[in-house]
Amino acid sequence: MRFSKQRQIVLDILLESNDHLTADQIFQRAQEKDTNISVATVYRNLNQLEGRGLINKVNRLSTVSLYDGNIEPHDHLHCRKCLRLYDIPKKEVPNIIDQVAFNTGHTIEQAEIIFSGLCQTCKAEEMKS
Amino acid sequence: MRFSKQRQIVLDILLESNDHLTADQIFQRAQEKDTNISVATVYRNLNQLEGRGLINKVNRLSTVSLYDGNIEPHDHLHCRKCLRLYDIPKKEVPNIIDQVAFNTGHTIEQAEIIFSGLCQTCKAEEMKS
DNA sequence: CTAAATGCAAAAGATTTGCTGGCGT
DNA sequence: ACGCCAGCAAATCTTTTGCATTTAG
Repeated sequence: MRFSKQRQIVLDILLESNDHLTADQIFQRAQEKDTNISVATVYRNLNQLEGRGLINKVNRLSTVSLYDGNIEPHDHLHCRKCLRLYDIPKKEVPNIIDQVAFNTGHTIEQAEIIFSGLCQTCKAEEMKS
Repeated sequence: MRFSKQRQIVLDILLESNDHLTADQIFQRAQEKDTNISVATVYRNLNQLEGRGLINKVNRLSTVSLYDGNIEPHDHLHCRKCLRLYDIPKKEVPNIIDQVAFNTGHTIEQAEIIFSGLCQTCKAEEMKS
């Protein structure tokens, strides 16, 4: 992986900051350091850096929202092979809210969990080969 | 809440389906049932229905992605008052992966958790008033 | 009857892509 | 020199909004 001046700047901004930044915020900060950088470069670098595990992206599920008629509280499993999203009823998931609230000092009202891995079906197929 | 033909169709589509649907998929299915429905109506109805708790929206954090230089695995707390996103180190969070894998039969490799509630700071302010 | 909902088209916001030229190794 | 990377602008995709008209209760 090549480290251009721009890529380095994007990475530095993220490493220096303790916050979570939007691409646009990163773009603005980068402009202050380098008069000539484009949004496209910022996005391309963010994708590259994330792909190599150098940075983290929150909200990675997809760019579109998904809607669900199931309003019973539940979590999700995102299968990395078939990419399907499965519902996981809350009763299958140990409740960790009190423990985390105690450990962190925040007031926690809800937890929304996205599991990832292989669904039953894809796991079975993987076995065959 | 008024129940127009279009709103009913949008809701029915979600209730009939066991899947998670994108707004566009819902729009397409709705078109098959009602020649005259617009994307705008679909979106407006999805927002209304979600606001009243009749349907569920996944990926609710925001429409933009957030990037984070912290690649140590961690979860997040989204404060409903100041809207800030806090990192929660994994060591504060009980590991539930094995339990959920056992309960569901899926292979689970990772869990990404978004807690919501009140952060320490906002909680303290709430106390004063 | 009247507030709320619709359709349409345009706007807005986020992200990606094509192309051409430049830079890192 | 070669291929990766940048800049720019246009394109794409998702979602929202303004406005005039229709409709549910």
